[in-house]
Amino acid sequence: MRRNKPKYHQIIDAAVITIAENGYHQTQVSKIAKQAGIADGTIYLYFKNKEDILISLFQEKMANFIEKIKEVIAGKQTAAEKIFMMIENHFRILSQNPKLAVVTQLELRQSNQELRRRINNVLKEYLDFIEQILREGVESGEFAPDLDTRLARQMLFGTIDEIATTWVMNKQKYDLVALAPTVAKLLLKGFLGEK
Amino acid sequence: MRRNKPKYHQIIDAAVITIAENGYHQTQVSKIAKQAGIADGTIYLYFKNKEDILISLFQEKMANFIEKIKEVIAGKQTAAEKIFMMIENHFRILSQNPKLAVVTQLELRQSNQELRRRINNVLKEYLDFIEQILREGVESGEFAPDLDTRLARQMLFGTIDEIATTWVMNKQKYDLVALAPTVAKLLLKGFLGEK
Amino acid sequence: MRRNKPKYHQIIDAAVITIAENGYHQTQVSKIAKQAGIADGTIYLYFKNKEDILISLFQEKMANFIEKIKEVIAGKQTAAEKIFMMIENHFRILSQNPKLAVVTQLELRQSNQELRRRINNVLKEYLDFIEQILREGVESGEFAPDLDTRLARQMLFGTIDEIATTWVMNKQKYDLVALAPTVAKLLLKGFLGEK
Amino acid sequence: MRRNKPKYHQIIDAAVITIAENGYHQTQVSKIAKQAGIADGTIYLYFKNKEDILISLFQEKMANFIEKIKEVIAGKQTAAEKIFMMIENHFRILSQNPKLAVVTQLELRQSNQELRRRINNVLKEYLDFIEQILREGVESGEFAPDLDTRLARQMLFGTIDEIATTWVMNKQKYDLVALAPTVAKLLLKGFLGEK
DNA sequence: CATGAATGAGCTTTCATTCAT
DNA sequence: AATGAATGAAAGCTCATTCAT
Repeated sequence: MRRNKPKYHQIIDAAVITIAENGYHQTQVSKIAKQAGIADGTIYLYFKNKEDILISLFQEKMANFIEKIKEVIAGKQTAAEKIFMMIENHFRILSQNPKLAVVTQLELRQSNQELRRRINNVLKEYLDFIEQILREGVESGEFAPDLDTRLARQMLFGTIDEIATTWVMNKQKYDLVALAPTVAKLLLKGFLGEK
Repeated sequence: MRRNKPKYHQIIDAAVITIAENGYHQTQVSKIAKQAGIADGTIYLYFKNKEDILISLFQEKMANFIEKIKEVIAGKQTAAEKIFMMIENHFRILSQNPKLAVVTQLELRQSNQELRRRINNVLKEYLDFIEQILREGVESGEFAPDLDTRLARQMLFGTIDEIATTWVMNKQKYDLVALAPTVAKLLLKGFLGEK
Repeated sequence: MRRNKPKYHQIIDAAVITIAENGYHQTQVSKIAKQAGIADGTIYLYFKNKEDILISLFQEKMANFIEKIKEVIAGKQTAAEKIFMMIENHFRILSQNPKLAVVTQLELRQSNQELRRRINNVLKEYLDFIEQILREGVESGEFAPDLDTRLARQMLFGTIDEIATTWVMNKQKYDLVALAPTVAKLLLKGFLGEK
Repeated sequence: MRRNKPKYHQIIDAAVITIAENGYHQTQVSKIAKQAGIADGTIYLYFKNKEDILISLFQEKMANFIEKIKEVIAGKQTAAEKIFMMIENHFRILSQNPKLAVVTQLELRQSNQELRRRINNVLKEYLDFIEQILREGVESGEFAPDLDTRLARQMLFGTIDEIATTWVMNKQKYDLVALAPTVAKLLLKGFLGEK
């Protein structure tokens, strides 16, 4: 299992730093190798090709991302609480990993369609997880019974992704986490049923 | 004025078709020229370089986009109506221009940072326009007085952009315009003041 | 006879200015046309191709050059006097035509071998003329009877050409004509017979 | 140190052959690579760009040239002897490297102004060296006390350069070295003081 | 396991020349 | 005679990947 080898993660972390500092198109395999302190050829002992590094990067970080989100949500009862915690921690994790935020919000989106398709596959788990919470909210009567959970999920993800991207493009110079309550409130109002 | 010459638009339209059919990274200048039925060199009589074609493409189409949206909104009274018309026509224009939709929602986002920065400048006019409507809604008392119009704008744009992108990634196989009422309702509920 | 048409000389003079100001490799046919105040295509009514402009330029200017030199030498008696007048006027003509000096001493030498071969053919008349004076000096007993006039001619031309080129490369900032007496004296000492 | 790697010199020698055989403007990087028996890309492991090959070529060969000249001059006492040895060996080295002679006397002079400026910087060392010998000759009383060593240097270099170029343009079909004594004698007569 | 020198395919842009008007 | 829009060939350089050591 390659993920157990220390160099596997060493290369991925080097890729994050290199991409964040140089940009996606200025990141050559040789730069990642240099950042990782290994030879170019060594990369290919751990990854099939350049694309494989980027997909693996996204998979590793995203799995970690989802895991953390799931953890904080575990104890929450209502869908509204879960949504709030999800948004807040989504923002928190990005805030705590500024370079990763640059890579996922800006740089990796410049990749070609094939890579983005595979990235979307990884993202799908997160999107499904969001939709699952929304569906639970509908079932519990907390959200409107006719809520289109697919659309609602696209609204929710589109919103937090846009807000996060804007924050990164503005050099991360304001407090992203502080926006979470307002964002959650705006979104939840849309989800609630009419009384 | 280059925009008055027919070949200027001929090249831009050829670029849209070529990028939509081959993808951003598979689009060479020679392919655009071939699609336009002219020689490679002729491109450079109308555009400074390859990047100039893409920026001009986005500017031309986006200007047209905003103009159309503004037209349909012109007669509307309430902010809610305006928002609804904006969303519906945003979706309608993309639906009516399937290839352009592919180019703007997917392909051009793969461009390098410099090009995307310039695309964002063009986009800014649209974002400002959205925020303007939201601000009017707050002032007229239609929306919550404490609505954060900047966040609300990011929510609105993030939502419709995500929904449009998902639709394109799903090969545009369902009716995007039909989603507009639901999307508008979801968003507007978040904007309204509490009674 | 094309040389009688005013545009023929107009184009050649435009070429001198353009090459002097932009350098040989930065001189496109379109730039010469612009400088001449005519359309690109018009050039080809007077010249076969770009090379033809440059050869014609050199021929015209060189013919003029040789003619002037011959004029001032006409009245002189001794070979030494002739040589001195030749050197002084060679330098004088270049000094009076700073742009032409840049073109002939620096820029045209960057041309390809074919063009330079044809330029050398034009130059040959000048070289022959020089050698003729040297031969007369030998015959009259003024120069050493065993003087190798071919080598002497190469020495003479190599010297004044190098001095002129150095002067142009130094932005023509000192008085080239003032060097003529010293240069002539140095050269003539080599040509004189031993007493 | 790149100069210690065998491929560095392999590429330079391939460049000399390719330029001599095809001419400066017909020499593409791919041709040099082919002549060197390596891939195009390998060139760029040893040289920054095409221009760097040509400058390095000139630097390497010129350094070698100057070194050899200095060696043979080392044991000589008088300035006249030194000048003679310099001329003879200048001609000898060119005679022994016919292709290099074509490249330095004809082809590299077609290069653009930037390259020629850098070539002139290399050449300057040689010119300074020549002037140094002349100055020593003046100080020792061997040459005229009022000899303008700057002009004399231009005369000396202009002469041998013109003679060498003429020889190359005549397909090197006569004995260049055999001309050295005559050339040296002609030049030295100009330098000597009057008795 | 690790290295890093070598490979070679691929693309934007320029500009001399033409020719329909 | 004059125009100038259109043509299209041609080449330097990068970088992901390989493989002998």
